[in-house]
Amino acid sequence: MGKDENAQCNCFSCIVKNLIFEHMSTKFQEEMCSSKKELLFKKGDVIVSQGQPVDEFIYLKSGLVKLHQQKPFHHDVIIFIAKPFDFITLLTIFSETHYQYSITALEDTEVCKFSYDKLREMILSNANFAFAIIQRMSCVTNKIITSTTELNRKNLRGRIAQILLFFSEEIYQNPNFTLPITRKEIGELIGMTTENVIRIISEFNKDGLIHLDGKHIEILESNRLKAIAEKG
Amino acid sequence: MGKDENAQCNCFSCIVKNLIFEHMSTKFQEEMCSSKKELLFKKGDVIVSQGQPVDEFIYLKSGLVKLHQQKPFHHDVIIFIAKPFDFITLLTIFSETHYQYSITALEDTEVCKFSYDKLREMILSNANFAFAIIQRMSCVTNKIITSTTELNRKNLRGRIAQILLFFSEEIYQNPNFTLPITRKEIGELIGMTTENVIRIISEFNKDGLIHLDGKHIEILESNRLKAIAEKG
DNA sequence: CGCGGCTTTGATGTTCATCAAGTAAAGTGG
DNA sequence: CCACTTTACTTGATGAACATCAAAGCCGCG
Repeated sequence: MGKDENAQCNCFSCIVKNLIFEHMSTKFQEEMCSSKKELLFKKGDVIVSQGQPVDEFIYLKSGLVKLHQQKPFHHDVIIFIAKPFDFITLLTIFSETHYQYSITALEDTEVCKFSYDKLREMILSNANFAFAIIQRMSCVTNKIITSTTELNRKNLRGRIAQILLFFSEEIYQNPNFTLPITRKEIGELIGMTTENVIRIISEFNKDGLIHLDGKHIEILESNRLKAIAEKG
Repeated sequence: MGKDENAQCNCFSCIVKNLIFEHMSTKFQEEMCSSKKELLFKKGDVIVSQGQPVDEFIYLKSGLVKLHQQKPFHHDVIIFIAKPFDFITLLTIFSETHYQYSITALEDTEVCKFSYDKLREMILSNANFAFAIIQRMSCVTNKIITSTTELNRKNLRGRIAQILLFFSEEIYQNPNFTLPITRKEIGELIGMTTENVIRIISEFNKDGLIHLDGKHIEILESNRLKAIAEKG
């Protein structure tokens, strides 16, 4: 194919953006690259399904995904939204045999995969890598835990304010953005009904905090929004 | 003092109970033991304070503690309850410079401490240890995340049922136990007001699901309680 | 003995979910 | 490309779940 070298090159430039690999030897990076599989998913595609065995380590190269969980008698819950350079299976790969959640693409998404055995081997043969994984896990889980405990103490207005700021600041770094999820999914993410999501968002629109046009949102008064998120 | 050898001996017998150290060399175990500090805390003592710098790895040898967080404008939230052999600082030691929560003893408690630098050194020099830490972190964080997402979808009766089963099954392994926390703290743990905690617990008592006597609780009908926790 | 925190119960009010019904948008098959 | 179906969005009315407020008894502790 002649494309192999090219792929490796792409992989290198992708990987170097990622802190974990910053201090790894090039030999080590090549070893990782050569054992990886690259896959494309369209918006809406299911990347992993709840209940399936966990046997791969997955890295999000581009796009946006949601981790979500379904339970009998209950509607879906979105655990969190992952963005490029997140290791989206880090939550379970070391502790569970089967996925307790599904991962679904919210936008067109590229991922890289390694086998669990390969990952384990790399950890056991490279303590720096192991330490980097530990730090990465700690960050991810910490973020999930603090954000969910914070959401739970807020009232509905505070939650909506929080989630709008999240998309604006953490995902798009722009006060102007297009929501990648439906109103229903916002409800699943912050624990409220679709109707109330809609009600409160359009309330914010009327109050001049945001400008609303379908899925497009512009944050006009981020300070007032932050105050609502804080006090909520 | 002549007690040093004794202490090391205790430490060994304590440590071997812990899966992490199962496959470590005795030399390695001795190295860890010799650098540890052992401390005692009385019920109610604060073991670490929110806002303080994170510089130690703490292991819970005996007793029971709560990890809890306070925020301006909001009441306390209990993040989780740790039991013996838990690594109670694992949540933040690798990702934060300062504690985002406090740890307080719920019963008389013994802990062991290492410096962060020592821990880091041990990880970098022993890949098996690193891997064990990774697995341990994964288990702890997974448990916290799944239990909080599950609690959040339940109604108040479901939450109370859940928490009673938690103490009975996970903490005391006995249908007969004495609550280590106040009604107010139960509210902080499962996100509801003290008054409603009381109301629902005594409702369960009247309905014959449990037998209640102050802080002493006996679970009479665990199956019905489980059904309430499930469907809640 | 008296003070403060814990517990309990009842009354009231607010927030939020549920239900209902209708419009807009987006995908589907002929 | 148009009828058709489905899914998303929106608004209002109602009721249930839960928080808040108030008052009083209990218990441990200085």
